[in-house]
Amino acid sequence: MTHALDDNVRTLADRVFARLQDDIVRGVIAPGTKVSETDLASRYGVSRGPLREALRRLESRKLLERVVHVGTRVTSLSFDDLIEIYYVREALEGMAARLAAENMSDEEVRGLTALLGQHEQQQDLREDTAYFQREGDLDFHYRIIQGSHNATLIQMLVGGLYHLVRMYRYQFSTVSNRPQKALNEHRRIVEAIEARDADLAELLMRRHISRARENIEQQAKRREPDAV
Amino acid sequence: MTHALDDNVRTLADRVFARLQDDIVRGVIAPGTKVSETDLASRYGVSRGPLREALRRLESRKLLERVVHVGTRVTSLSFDDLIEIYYVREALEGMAARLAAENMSDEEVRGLTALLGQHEQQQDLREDTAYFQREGDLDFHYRIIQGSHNATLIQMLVGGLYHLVRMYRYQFSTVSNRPQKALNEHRRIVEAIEARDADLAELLMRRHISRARENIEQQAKRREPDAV
DNA sequence: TCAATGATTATTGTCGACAATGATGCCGAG
DNA sequence: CTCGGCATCATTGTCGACAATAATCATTGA
Repeated sequence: MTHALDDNVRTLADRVFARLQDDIVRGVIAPGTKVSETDLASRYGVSRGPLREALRRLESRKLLERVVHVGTRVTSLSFDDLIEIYYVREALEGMAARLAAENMSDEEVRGLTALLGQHEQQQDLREDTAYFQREGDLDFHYRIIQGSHNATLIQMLVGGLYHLVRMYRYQFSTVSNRPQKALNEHRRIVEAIEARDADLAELLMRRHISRARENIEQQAKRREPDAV
Repeated sequence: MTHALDDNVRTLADRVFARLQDDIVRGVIAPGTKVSETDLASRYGVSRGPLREALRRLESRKLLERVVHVGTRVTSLSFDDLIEIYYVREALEGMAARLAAENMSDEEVRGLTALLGQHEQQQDLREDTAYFQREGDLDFHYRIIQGSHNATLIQMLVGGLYHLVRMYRYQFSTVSNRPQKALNEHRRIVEAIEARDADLAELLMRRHISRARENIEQQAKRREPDAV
């Protein structure tokens, strides 16, 4: 949503950072892949200098794992990692919902309501479409995070965790198996924000994410009933 | 607490990163200072290559601000920034306390209790020592964060936010004006963790941090009564 | 005297080459 | 046939130099 045509503005390191991040998140470069600096450099048409700076930044975002003198490989999220992330999301997005209820402008609230209306229509039309739950769900959460008006919080979620969540979704082609329930929960969260009920907004958001986590845990258990 | 004698192990970029971060956090390089790459390179005895990688990492940790083709300067935290951070701390450390109550081993809990006992003794002996509240308080919180056993959460707090908080404390030589109250709150949090009461532990930790934030806000208001 | 414009200069961005480290595969001994 | 040591190789880490950009300062005109 950012790097549209400003590709000629920023520095080379910034551009290769953005492109590489996108390729990693979308799975163009498979998780676990060992990436060579020289390969990437020629692939993106830059020298190794800017590339290494980009790698360092992706590393601090946990999208890459580096071992000195050995190499860099694309992060491969385990189930445990994802569960950890969901606990953090629960805390941060709960706070985001609280702050959104307090700080969102009336216009922002209207926009949020409109977005939800779109989702409900799409939901009616095509019951189990993957694309809705893949990006639409994130759009909803993204809106509320922005509504917190807390730059630090936004940075941590949008700049940090969400790339990992998206990467995971691409990796396992994950689609929610409870879209209708999730949408209902979205609706109630919006209602709480509209009512400027910060406590309730936080509570509902935390429940929402907590249930998503439990859902993931159960799916994992179902797939591997003999797991430790 | 980490980089003790491993200075000869890791790479140059890693070392200059650690040293630079320390110098920034401790205020050796004053906030707002514009830093020159060539100066820093000669100062730390490295080339500009590794130095730039370190700068990029410090930048993503919000300790440096970079403007392309212009330069890099040390982050200068505003009051608003600090308040934002405290909201995030409230969310994350509340979750950390919850998880600590669930996941800490009995031995870890004993260690936490012992640490609190030390603090109470120090508190009795020298009522208003700055050093206690500066590092002792962070040690306490640090312990609980570790007790969450959630690597993502630990990374975000210890690897991210805490450097900013420490930097702010050095910047304004901040000392809590409510050490006794804070210590009592610490005591009650530990009791909740000992009782494995996750709900209560989270509630008390959130209150604790929330009160610290309110305290900061009131101090700011007292200093600048005409502020907007 | 002040403001605008141009040249100068210092700083950042980028690159290619060299050094150092770890991995790979070969060879020989047991 | 297997295992261990050694040499070769590829890859990463580091460096110095060159190019590009923006800030600074001087100069000139009003």
